[in-house]
Amino acid sequence: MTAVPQFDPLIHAPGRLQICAILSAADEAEFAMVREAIAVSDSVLSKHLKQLEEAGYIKLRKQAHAGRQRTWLALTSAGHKAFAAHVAELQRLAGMVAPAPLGQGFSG
Amino acid sequence: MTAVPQFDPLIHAPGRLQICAILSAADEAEFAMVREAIAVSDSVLSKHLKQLEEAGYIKLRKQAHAGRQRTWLALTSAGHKAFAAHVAELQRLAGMVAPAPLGQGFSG
DNA sequence: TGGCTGACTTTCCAAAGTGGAAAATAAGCA
DNA sequence: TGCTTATTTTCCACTTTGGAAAGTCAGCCA
Repeated sequence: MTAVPQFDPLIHAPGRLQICAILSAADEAEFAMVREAIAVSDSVLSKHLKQLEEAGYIKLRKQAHAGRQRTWLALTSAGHKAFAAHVAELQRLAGMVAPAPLGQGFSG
Repeated sequence: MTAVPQFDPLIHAPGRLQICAILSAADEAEFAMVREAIAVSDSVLSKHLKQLEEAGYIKLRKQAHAGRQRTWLALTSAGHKAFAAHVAELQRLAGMVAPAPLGQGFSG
C-alpha cells in the first residue's frame, strides 16, 4: 500500500509552494510581484528563493541594464519537474478523497 | 489574481496531511496502523491526533471491550470538509501546472 | 485487591523552520 | 562620492516537530 506519499519538504512549505505555483503559471515573475502575492517581507522571500535556487529549482535573472535593478524569477526544468511531481503526489491524495466508499475492509 | 491560495496549516503539515489522507480513504483506521503508515512515534502521532481532534476534524473511538484497548480514528464531517477544501486548493495549484506538457523539454 | 501488560497520552527537551527588522551590499546615476 | 532602489544577510524570537521516557487507564491474572 503506497497510498501515503512523502513530500518534498522544500516545495511543500506553504510559502514556497505558492512561489512555485506562481512561477509555474507564468514564465517569469518579478521579485516584488511575488513578494506581494504571498505577503511576506523582502528578507523572507529572498531566503525562500535562495533555498529554491540552491536546490536548482529556480533561476534568478537580474535585469540591471535599464537603470533600475530588478530580479526576475523562473522555474528551471528541474523545478518544473519537481513541482509537477509534488503536485502529482497531491493529486494522488485528491484521488483518495473523490472516488468514494473505500474503507470497507479495514478490520485488521 | 487569486491564483495563490492560502492553506490550512493544521492540515497542510505533511504528517497531518497524510493522516487525513488515510482517514479520508478509509472509514476508520487504527492508531497503530496510522502510526506505521506515516512512520512516526506514538507520541508524535498522539499529538497530531490531539490537534486534529481539537479542531474538530477527527473523532477518536476507544474500543476497549475486547480485552485490549484500541483507538480507531475517523474524520468527522467537518474534517472531511476541511480536507476536501484543502485538496481543492491543491488542485487549483495542480491546474496551474497541468495545462502544459511539462516534463519533456524545458530549456530553462 | 495488587501487580502486570498493552495502548495510548503527557511532559521534557533539542533541533529545525519561519518570519521580520535592520544592517549590509550592489548597481546606476547626479 | 553620496543617494536611491532593490535585494541579501545577519541577528534574533517564536513556533513547530520529533522522540524518549514517564504517566495514565483498562482489563487480566493470581
